[in-house]
Amino acid sequence: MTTLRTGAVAQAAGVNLQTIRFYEREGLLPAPRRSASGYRQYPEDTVRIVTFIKRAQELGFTLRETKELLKLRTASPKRAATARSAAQAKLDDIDEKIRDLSAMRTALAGLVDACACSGEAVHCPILESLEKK
Amino acid sequence: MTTLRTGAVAQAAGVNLQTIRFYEREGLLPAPRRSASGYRQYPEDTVRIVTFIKRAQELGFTLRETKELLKLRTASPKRAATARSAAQAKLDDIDEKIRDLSAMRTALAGLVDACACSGEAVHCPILESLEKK
DNA sequence: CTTGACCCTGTACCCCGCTACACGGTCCAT
DNA sequence: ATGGACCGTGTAGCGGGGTACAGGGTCAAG
Repeated sequence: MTTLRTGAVAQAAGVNLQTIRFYEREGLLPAPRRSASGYRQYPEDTVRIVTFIKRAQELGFTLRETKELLKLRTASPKRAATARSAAQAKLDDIDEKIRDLSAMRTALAGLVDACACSGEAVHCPILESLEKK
Repeated sequence: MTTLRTGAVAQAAGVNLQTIRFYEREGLLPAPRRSASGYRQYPEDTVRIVTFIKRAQELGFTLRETKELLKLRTASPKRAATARSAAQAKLDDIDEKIRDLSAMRTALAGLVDACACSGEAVHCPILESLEKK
């Protein structure tokens, strides 16, 4: 089974080498096995974890939240109930984000049209889109 | 026309008073008129702008990006073409976020099911969901 | 005419998420 | 056996997004 060293993981995921170590310190990446000389030996799918982290962040999840998401992945059957409800909570978060983004999308599309036609957007649909919490 | 002072805006929007001044410094809120004694006099819809900013952040937009979004709102007809293409770019951003979130949603829902049934999630659907960039 | 709740400016500080040293070891190609 | 590309462990610094004083003015209510 092939392993990757820190630099290879970083490069493959498009992040800084230091970021990998940072994620390890923060508990987002499990501490990998080490070679005799102390080099980290990562399994290949570590790259996917790292890219996942980056994407989650772009979607407005904090590192702490992302860590939760990653924990769900390896939840043991024993803790299934806990994992399930945590996953459900995240699902609700995600749904809310999707709803908000959709509203924003609609508003923005409307704005594009308004600009094209009347040339004068009186009330701002962008603001209106996110009105109610 | 009623105006609001800094504290009222902050309270209504559920943010710190200092945050309002911070947004003004950063150009997210226009500098409002002042009373004779120097108090800021905000139009009522400032509250909506502030809540918009907070929501946009939760969706993974930076303050800089949010500022762009807000600028679209007041783009003059003269700059319609520019505004349109900026809006289009933001639309594309939003679409990508929605796609990513949807993928994540599906994965997470699958995980919830997997936990419920087999009790053993072998490959991680969460990671798989965000595989390709 | 004072007390308390509010506002002003300025500056300093804080947490998050990295990113960059400094200083040293490993490994391998020449 | 040495140079250079890589890795390791510290620890320090930085940009984003606020938050918290300090020191002082404003303005009703009592």
